[in-house]
Amino acid sequence: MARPGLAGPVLGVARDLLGRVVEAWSPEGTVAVRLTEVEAYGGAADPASHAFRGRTSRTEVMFGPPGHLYVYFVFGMHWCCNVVCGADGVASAVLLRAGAVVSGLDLARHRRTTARSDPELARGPARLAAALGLDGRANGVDLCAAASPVRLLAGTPVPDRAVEQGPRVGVASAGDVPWRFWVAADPSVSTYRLGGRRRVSRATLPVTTSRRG
DNA sequence: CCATTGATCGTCT
DNA sequence: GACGATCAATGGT
Repeated sequence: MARPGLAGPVLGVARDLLGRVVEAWSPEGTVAVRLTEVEAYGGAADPASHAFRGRTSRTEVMFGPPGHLYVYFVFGMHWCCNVVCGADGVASAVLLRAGAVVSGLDLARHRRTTARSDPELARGPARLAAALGLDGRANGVDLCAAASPVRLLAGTPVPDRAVEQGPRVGVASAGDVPWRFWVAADPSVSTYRLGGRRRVSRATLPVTTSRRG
C-alpha cells in the first residue's frame, strides 16, 4: 500500500504533515483533527529521540515501517502520538503536538472537559491524544489501512508562507535544532512554554518571524 | 500576560 | 532510583 509522504527524511515528512487530518474511531464516535503543529525526532543522530540509545521494547514501533502510530506514556499520566516515518529500520517519527478539531466536536469536548475553548481541545501533544481518545492501545496501528481505528487523511496542504519553524518544545538536549513546524497564527498551536524547562535564547526562536503579522 | 509547582508511573540506568 | 517529547492550578505582574 502507498504511504504518501511518509517514507522520506523526517524533516520533510514533518512539514508536510501540517494540514493533514488524523481521524480516530471508537465505539463512542469519531473525532478528526487537522494538524497545526508537529516536531521531528530521530533521523541521523538525534539525542532527543527515544530511539537514540537503541532498540527497546518501547521504541520497537519507531524502528518499524513508516505510516504507523507510535504512542508513548509521559509524566506518569499522559499519552502522546507520533507518526513513524523513514524507511523500515530507520528510527524516526513526528510528534503530533497540536491540531484543530474538524469533526466530532461534541465528543472531543466531552473528553476534554478542562478545555476552556475549542482551540484548546487539542493544543499540546497530550491534549491532542486525549481529544482523539488515544492511549497505549493505539500503539503500532497502521495509519494507512482503510480498516484501522486511526487513520491519516489527505487534508488540505499548508502553503510555505503559512509555515513557521523553530526549536522543539521541552527537549533537554538538542533544544536548539529547529525541528518544530507549525501553522502561523493558528489558535490551536501551543505557543506557550517555548523551549520548555530550559531557557532558549531569543536568537534561536522562530526562523520565520511573523507571530503578529 | 508570565512563572512556578504538584501530580504520578513506565522506562531505562 | 532518577527522570521525563506534559497539563492544570495557582499566584504574581
